Amino acid sequence: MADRRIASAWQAPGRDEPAGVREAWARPLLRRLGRLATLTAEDIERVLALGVTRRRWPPGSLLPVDARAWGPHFVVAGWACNQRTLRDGRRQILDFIAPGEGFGFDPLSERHTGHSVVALTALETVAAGSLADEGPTASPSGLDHALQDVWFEIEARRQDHMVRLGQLTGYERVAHFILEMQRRAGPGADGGGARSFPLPLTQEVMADALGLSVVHFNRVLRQLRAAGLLEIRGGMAEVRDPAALAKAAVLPVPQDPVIGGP
Amino acid sequence: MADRRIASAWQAPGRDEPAGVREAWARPLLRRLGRLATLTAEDIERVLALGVTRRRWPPGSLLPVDARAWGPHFVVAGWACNQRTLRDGRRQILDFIAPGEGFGFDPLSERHTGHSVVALTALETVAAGSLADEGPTASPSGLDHALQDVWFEIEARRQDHMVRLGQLTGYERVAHFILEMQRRAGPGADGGGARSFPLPLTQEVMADALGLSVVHFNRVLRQLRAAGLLEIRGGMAEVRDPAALAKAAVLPVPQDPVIGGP
DNA sequence: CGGTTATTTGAAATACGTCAATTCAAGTGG
DNA sequence: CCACTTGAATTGACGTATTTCAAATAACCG
Repeated sequence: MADRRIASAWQAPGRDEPAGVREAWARPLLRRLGRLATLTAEDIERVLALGVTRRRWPPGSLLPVDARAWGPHFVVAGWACNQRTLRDGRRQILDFIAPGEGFGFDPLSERHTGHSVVALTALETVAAGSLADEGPTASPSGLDHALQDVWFEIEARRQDHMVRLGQLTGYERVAHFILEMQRRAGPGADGGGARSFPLPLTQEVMADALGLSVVHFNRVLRQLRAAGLLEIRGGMAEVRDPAALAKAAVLPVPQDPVIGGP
Repeated sequence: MADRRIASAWQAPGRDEPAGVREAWARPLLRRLGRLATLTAEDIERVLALGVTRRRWPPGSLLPVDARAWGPHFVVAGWACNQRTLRDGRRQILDFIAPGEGFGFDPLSERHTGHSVVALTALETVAAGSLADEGPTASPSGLDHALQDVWFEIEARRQDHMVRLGQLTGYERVAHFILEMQRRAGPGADGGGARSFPLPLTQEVMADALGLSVVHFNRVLRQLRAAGLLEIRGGMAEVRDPAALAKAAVLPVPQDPVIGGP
């Protein structure tokens, strides 16, 4: 459903594959974890061991996510999202899950809230249970640190998302969102955010995440394109003017704790 | 600043105080935890032991919240909120912290995100570290279960908030918000949500939480009042028509996991 | 009582949503 | 290779929700 025009982009092999790893499915995951900490050979083994739980899902699948029964997972290929559905059909996408990212680490779900995890493209997952269950080790390895950081990132992103939805205009929202996606896509050749990166999401999906109608999202996109800030075509996003885009995204201001306010 | 007209309401003594507890400050906290699980005498002792860390904050204080340095806390009196501030002064309130509720359990903060915890009224806190640090006990007590549930609640509320901000109209948002606050205020005399409960928040603060301008929030409030759904005056909220209010709040729809979507 | 802060209201501007139609890209079967 | 289908992207016209600016009350506090 959501993967006609855009099916090829995200499958394109990256250039900076972790060397020496035969298992192709593990590469996006290892790349992402490796960005957060240095992984030991043993860490890599622990990740590769997850392969036995690998599972495929067609696009549109609703993944079963009772936190207690199913536990944490990683997406190793394709994109998914957390979402909540309302009676009248409206839905809010809470966050996206890109290849190499995880879901089910937090106590979301609970059937009655309308929450669900949905496959936005063809999907492959592995269970992360065997990593998370081990809990804080006596001597935390790089992998443990990476998992902790993943957790922090998810939390920070959720805050970002609330700020977007509550305070930013449509124009600002899209700019802010694209910058987040660029950061998530990983560093480019120059070390900074990649100028161009895969974004295999339909406008409808992105609009549902940003709390905008598809029509309005499209119009905002046109504005941003006309202003030369970015380009989205064929499942790829291209940041054309990073500085202007960051300015449009109205980033938060740092704040020192002060005893006794104004 | 935010506590002129509304300073008296939240201080009013509740009727259903936990009996046999001399320490007045601990009552709201014990009441809330007691709603989630049955506390043993030992559990109550563990909570009372937190009293040594009790601390007061004037309204408007920015509380220091570097997750690692300061750790989790409970608010034992007054109201606070988590918020993010933007460069141009806009702020998004991420969630409220009522008497007996906690903050700092999650890895929020990180100075550069603009996140902060703010005292909305005069505030009293205790450090929860000694409870949380003990980690999962061999035989988890009622208190441990309660802490787990607190965690779940916070997560679920954050989802609710995103749905409000992203999908609901102003009218729906306010209705949805009031119902959440009613639930948080605890059961009334009849066991259901209390018809009337303390809500010592200014319209400006609530508007900042709901992503609405104060002016519009006020107008929506007028509509809801005119429709006979609710009343807010002098730091108290009164739900006049629970059924109609729930209908206006467009609650989420339950969803069974389905392998292979439509 | 005077000063301050919250609430309330009006009028005008604008951002955003809805409805409806068209274009475009990609696949499918002949 | 070309009609034909389908889902996504795009655009126009119009209505409505929400914001902004400005001002007037109303509640609280010392």
